[in-house]
Amino acid sequence: MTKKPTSSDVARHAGVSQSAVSRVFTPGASVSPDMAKRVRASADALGYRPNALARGLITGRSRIIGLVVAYLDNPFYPDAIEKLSNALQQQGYHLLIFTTGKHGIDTDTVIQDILDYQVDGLILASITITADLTKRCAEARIPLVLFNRGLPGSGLSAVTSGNQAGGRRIAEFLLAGGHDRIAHISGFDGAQTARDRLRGFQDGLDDAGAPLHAHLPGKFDRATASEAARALMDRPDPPDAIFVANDHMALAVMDTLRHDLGVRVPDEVSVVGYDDVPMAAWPAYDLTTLRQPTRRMVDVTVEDLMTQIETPAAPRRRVEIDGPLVIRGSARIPEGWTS
Amino acid sequence: MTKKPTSSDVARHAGVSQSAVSRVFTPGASVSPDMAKRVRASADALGYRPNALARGLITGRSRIIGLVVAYLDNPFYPDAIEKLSNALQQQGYHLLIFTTGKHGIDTDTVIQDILDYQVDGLILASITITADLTKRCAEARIPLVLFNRGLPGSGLSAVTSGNQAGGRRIAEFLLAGGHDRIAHISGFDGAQTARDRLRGFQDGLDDAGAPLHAHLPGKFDRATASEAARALMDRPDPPDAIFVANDHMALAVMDTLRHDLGVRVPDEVSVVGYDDVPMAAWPAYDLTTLRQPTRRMVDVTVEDLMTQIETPAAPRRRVEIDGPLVIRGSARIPEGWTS
DNA sequence: GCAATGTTTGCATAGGTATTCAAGCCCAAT
DNA sequence: ATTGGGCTTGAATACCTATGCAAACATTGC
Repeated sequence: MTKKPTSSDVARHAGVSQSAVSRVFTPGASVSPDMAKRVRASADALGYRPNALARGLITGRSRIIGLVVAYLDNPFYPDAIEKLSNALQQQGYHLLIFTTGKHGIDTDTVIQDILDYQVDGLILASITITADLTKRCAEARIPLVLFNRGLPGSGLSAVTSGNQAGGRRIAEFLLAGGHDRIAHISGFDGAQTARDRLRGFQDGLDDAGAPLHAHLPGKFDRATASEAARALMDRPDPPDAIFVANDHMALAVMDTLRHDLGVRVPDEVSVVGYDDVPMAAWPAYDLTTLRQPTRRMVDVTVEDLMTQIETPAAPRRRVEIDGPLVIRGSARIPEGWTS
Repeated sequence: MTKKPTSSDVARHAGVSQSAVSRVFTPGASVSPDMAKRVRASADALGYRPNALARGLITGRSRIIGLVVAYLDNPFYPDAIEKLSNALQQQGYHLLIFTTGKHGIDTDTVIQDILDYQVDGLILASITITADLTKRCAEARIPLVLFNRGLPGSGLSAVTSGNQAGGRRIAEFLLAGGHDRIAHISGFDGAQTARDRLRGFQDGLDDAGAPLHAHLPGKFDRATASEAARALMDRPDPPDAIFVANDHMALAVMDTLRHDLGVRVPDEVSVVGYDDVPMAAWPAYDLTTLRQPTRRMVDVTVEDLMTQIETPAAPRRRVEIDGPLVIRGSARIPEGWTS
């Protein structure tokens, strides 16, 4: 017996019909306790387990969720993926992973590949999708959730943190700290997440009548962020505070400031990040940052996916979850702000 | 037309048989150029794509590789996963991810779940498998590769770096640096990888007639490693060098030494890690470490998986790939060792 | 004891594709 | 002109499971 046993094998062994075996392994089907016991005994004896592919083919439910992610450098994503995977496993779903590579090429091709697997849903993280693909997904009636990215006007479900509110909070914090040359190193211009953080930050400054001293793009990338930091400090009027659009870049900026340029943080320049990745709490950085509530973002993502799968007509939701400002030592702390 | 089109739909539209459509989408099948053109035209018109589930059901090849991983905290794994995913996509395979959670519970159950999906292969990373499961996989003739873990005597394919050689190299390096109270913070005792690193390290010391000054387990975990570092420094005769079994822990040890205990690195204590994760190169740590050649480990893993899939009778291989010692600033550098 | 429910079971079929087999075609060689 | 061989093609079947339907059975109430 070298082949995997099938439900018919079990049926023969137990002296019942194949349907009976199927029903025993289908929750909620009608089977007598006696039958269940006999079938399970035979199944165990033969080492039978239902074939998920065949099951998916006939039910139209593969219980697979596709996850598309560009890069895993930014420690925010491994953390999120681990939580996503755990939450989905709890519901009997599993993650099929697709990476687009840094070059950002062919993300459309990749999504095509995913659809071939008849995934029950799709999660896009740190990925921008084309309008064309969006349409195809809608036509295929495949639930789609953007994670940590928004696409306003697309009518897609998206879950993010309160990026605008967060940006504004950081502006208020830096202003309260008495900074008057506040700069920003932003993310990738094509990402709504990055635009929202900048927008909120800008609004916060505007409300206080303070200017944004300087603004350079960081592309969500360590090298570019370091570059930007150097450029900022090279100016005749270097900033006294920098809000960096995510922690991954903020850590690079701190490294560059301290070890490359010999600038003291926070004494000469305050640095604030966004995400609160695990490393932000490490004493070598002790980074003040706005926490993304990953756990809750994940829960909402999974929940939304499940309701979309349950009721395909369910409305798409755009959920923002505000996170707290985590005050540590990388930025001057205003009076009374000891969060 | 709300349902996904099938090969029969395309066949009807093109006025040919379903078999013809199938052949057009099966590489290496016999089709005339004329037929291929007509079918592709119809397929594009209808938006047809082959159903991977149905295809997998009949061919017995799902083109899915299961990946089981315990945790993603250690940045070595996200990096490896990204590379694995890319390499596999190149071959037309994709990763189905399973996380066992930190509690290490039910890794057997999880693997059972995977097998239901008829995966063509299995990669276990940072995971120890029970003998029972090993047998089941062998019976199911499912290719299995241990990544960054070995299981001597199991007859399983495993790819690791040269852990013993690496441990020995580090011993030689520390001895050459004139250290005479050399300690070790090890990984998890159940992991062969950890045992090999210790073994090589011990051998290296023995050969020079030097003692292992102290040895505490770190469980591949930041908290435990910090604990261990504190315990070591608390002794009446604290070490002047610590080899930590991986970078993830080594960074925690450095943090604890510097910020918690006020110990200067490397002036008072040298620290050496293992892996060369991206963060080891960051100036805040500048960690001397033994590099695991991830790229090549991944390539070998994928290659071995492919040959096992191709020829199930292929012998299992135990591959070790030596990596270089990357000399940075966290440990005293002996004369002439500037790598 | 009988009709009327309610529960369990088996039969047959569907779901979308790959592949064997035989039939059909075309062209070259004799 | 005929035979042979090489390509293409279509019909039929298999892969493994879930489920609608009808038959068989057990249960209840009178």
